Amino acid sequence: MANKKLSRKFYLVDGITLAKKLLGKYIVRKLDSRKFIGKIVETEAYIGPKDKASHSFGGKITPRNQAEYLEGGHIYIYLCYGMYWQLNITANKNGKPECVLIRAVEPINYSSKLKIKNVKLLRKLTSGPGKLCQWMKLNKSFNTEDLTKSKRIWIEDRGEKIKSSQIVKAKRIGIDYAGNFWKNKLWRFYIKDNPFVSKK
DNA sequence: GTACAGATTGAG
DNA sequence: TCAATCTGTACT
Repeated sequence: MANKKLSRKFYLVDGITLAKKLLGKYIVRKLDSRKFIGKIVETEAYIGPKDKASHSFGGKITPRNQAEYLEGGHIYIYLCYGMYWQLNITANKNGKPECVLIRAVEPINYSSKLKIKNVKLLRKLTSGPGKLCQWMKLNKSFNTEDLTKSKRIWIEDRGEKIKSSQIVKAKRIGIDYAGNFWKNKLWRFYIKDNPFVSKK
C-alpha cells in the first residue's frame, strides 16, 4: 500500500469529521536526516466560534489564535501552562476557526531503532499533547505551517482503515472552565485499546 | 506598567 | 492532590 500525503481536500471538512478521519493517519516529521513518524491515536475537536472551550469562542481573534482561522490543513500551535506545546490541525474553510487537537500518537520508527521493548517506556514519549510535541521537536516556528506544502512535517495515509466500532468517543480533557454544556460534549476520539492513548 | 488564568504533566 | 512555569490577554 503506497503512502499518500493527505491533500487539501481531506482537511476541508468540519472539525468533528476531521478529528475522526485523522485517527490511524501518520504524522511525518522530518528533522535533518531523521524522520519521526507517529500514528495518530487520539484527537479532540474544537469548533469555534460557538464552542466555549475553543480559543476562538465568540469569534475572538488574537495574535495567538489567528492560525486557527486558516484554511484546513494548517498547523495551529501554542504554548500552554508556559511549558507545553499543543499541536492542532485546522479544519474547514478559510475563516472557520475549527481545529483538531492531536493528543497522542504511536511512535512507529523509533522503537525498532532504539530497540525499546518496553511499551511503558515508549509510551512516556508521546502519550499526551505536550509530550508528543516534545518528541517531534515542534515549537512556535510551526505555527501556520501548511501541511500540504511543508517539507518538514505532513500527514500520510498508509492505507490503514479504522472501523467506526474501534473509535471511542469521550469528553474532552482540561476544559473545566468551559462549563458543563461544552465540557460534556463527546468530542474526544481515540482508537479503542491502543496503549498510547493519554490518561489511563 | 501589573495581574492572572491556562486544550498539561509528573511526582507524591 | 498539587505545583512548576511563562505567554497572552486584559486591565491600570
